[in-house]
Amino acid sequence: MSPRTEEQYVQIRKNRKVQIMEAALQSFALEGYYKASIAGIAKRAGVSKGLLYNYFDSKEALLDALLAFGMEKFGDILTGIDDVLDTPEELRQYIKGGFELIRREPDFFRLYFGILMQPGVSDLAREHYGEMVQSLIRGLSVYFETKGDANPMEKAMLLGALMDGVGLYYLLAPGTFDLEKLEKMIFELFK
Amino acid sequence: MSPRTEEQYVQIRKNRKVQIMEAALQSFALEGYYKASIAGIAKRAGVSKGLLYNYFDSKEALLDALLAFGMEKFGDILTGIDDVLDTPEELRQYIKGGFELIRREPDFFRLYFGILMQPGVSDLAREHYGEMVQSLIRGLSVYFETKGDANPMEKAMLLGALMDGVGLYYLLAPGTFDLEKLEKMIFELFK
Amino acid sequence: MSPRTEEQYVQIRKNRKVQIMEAALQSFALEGYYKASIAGIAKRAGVSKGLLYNYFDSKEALLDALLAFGMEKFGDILTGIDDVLDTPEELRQYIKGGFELIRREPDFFRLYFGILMQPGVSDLAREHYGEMVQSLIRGLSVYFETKGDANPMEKAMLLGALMDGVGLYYLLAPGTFDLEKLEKMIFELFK
Amino acid sequence: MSPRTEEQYVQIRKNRKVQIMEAALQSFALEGYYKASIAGIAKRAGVSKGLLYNYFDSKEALLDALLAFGMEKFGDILTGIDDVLDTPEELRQYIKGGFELIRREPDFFRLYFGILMQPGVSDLAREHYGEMVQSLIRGLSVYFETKGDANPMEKAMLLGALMDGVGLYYLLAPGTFDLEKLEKMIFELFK
DNA sequence: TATGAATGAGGCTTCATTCAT
DNA sequence: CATGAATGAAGCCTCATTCAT
Repeated sequence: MSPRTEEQYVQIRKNRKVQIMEAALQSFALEGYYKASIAGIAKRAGVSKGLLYNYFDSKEALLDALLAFGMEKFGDILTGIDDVLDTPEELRQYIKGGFELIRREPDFFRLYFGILMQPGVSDLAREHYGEMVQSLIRGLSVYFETKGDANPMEKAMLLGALMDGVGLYYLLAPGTFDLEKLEKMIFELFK
Repeated sequence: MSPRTEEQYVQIRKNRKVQIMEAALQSFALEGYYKASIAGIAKRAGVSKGLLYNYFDSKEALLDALLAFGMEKFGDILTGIDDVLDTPEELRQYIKGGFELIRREPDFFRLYFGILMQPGVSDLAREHYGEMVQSLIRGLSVYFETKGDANPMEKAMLLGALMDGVGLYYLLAPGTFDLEKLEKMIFELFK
Repeated sequence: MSPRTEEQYVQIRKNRKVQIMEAALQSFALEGYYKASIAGIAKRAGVSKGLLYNYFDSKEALLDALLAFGMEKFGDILTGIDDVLDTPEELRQYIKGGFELIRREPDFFRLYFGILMQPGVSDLAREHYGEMVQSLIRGLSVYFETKGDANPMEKAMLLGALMDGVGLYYLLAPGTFDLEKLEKMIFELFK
Repeated sequence: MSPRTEEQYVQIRKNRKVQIMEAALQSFALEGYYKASIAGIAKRAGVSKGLLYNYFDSKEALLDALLAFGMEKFGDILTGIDDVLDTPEELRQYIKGGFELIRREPDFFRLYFGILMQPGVSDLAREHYGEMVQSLIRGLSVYFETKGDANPMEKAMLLGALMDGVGLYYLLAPGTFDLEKLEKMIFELFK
């Protein structure tokens, strides 16, 4: 057996890391950040506790990594939009995109909303989130501005709040919603 | 010499209970349910740890008491409204009332939203909340129905989600909002 | 209303004391010394915790009082016998008397055996009990001595042990015994 | 470098478990179940409190493990005997064996008798003990039956009670007994 | 790289006891 | 004499984190 190449090690590390993060995301979403234990996450990931600490310095670091990773995805989509959002069609796409995210990654958003209202847990992430929301809202406000709306900033805020609110409801009671219909209605309200 | 009268005891118990519940509400809202310690709550209430357990069986029982108490208030206002909500003016009052609640009892709602996404913590309360929201939405939907709206139920849902969303934003960044203006805009959007 | 006479006070004190001791005996026998709480005993006695401490300095003092009280009764019967135990009829009476005690006061003996093997709880009582048993055995040995038995002391010991053993079984499974028959058999074995 | 082999881990766990159980047995026997603290047991075992909980789920689970372990030993000896007990020599061996157990494992029996009369502590063990005693007595009764005794069952019961009684005395005052002589006398009484 | 035994701080809870009234 | 609110020490247990192998 020859020793693994440098490249292979990198690959292993990457896989392991993903493995652990997925397990952590599930655990956190399912049991909440505090109830979820490192032991449980390690077991779910099929990995020893010790190894987990090779990849993440602490439980909170693991959480932060998850949040950062999620926000990156989240941001990718939104930043790809915000500077060009000025036709109704784009607004429609934006709204659709937002809900698509929640539908595809409910665990992440479950974790996210769970953390959001827990002071003392990942304050950094909370601040980061705040800035992101603000920038999103600024982006949206441009749309309403070009549309000649009287209170573009507030309108954008309302749209953001509405989308978060619907997302919240959806996560709490996924079965009882026809998200598509709601999307359309939201679009009609704000277009 | 002689023991206190029954009445005096009742009074004492009532006062202490309030004292403890207020301290707990602050602690929970400030630090989150898990971070907040019984020791801290007791200290904040100016009371010994032991005494706290004379009034509440456990940390979770304390939480439940807080939630139940809050929901009662919450419910009072809303049930007083939901069966007669059929003029725009009443809708305006309803919206105003909702935000008034959050403005007056931000700690309670901070606690509430914090618990909402934490599985394993007070699942009972979460279910209770779910039912309450559903009944509210049903109440609201009557308004849109009488107005002849095409999708009254969904419209009601959107209004509920929007109010919760705005509430969430407000709790996360109280300073950056002109709630009154938002209230008016929401009314215009849904009246 | 004239104040109570001195005598009445004494009477009250005595009643209360009995009341508390009975409740304590039941609690201890039913739940064991450690599991039984002062609060529970007071409630069972229909008395406040504070009052209980007017009569007994501590939980252990209460236990000691119970044990002492029981031993007194116990001793009364046996000391009335031990110096005259030299006919078979008297032996029969002695055996009968022993079991009669257990039958009449099972709670006391339940408590007693429970304490007996718990070092650190009422060591005083345990020593006291040891002396009592020794003196009983010495008394019994006289019987076997006069009977010309080869090992009177050991014979007495065996009889004592047998009676305690049967008592133990009886307390653990009261229903499965014909105590009277056993009494006779014991008498036949040792007469 | 590399982790320990599975085998090594098994070995470690086994050793630690024994270590902890021995410490617990001593603590329980010496101080009684309730007085003995987890902290004390851990210290006696030379182990951290936390580690103890890696091996036993709770204080009561630790007690149960001890009792189960002891009963296994206990049972081994007695079941090896009960089906062939029909000559006086075997009876002698049986009696001898019983006392040998107590002499060799006084701590276990101290614990055992201590638990026996404590309702609410390990009720399971108490029931288990009851069954064991009953089966023993049934076994013994066969001996008296073959011997043509009038009340074999009761005779067996008496023998059992006597042995327990002597055991109890021995544990309470080990120094004052010539167990061997008592064994012989018991044999003479029941052979 | 990988393991899981081991640690220990800290949390919740119980309960004997005290004391103002 | 009588009450029960109040205290605080002490106990059980959890779990993030470390470390020898």
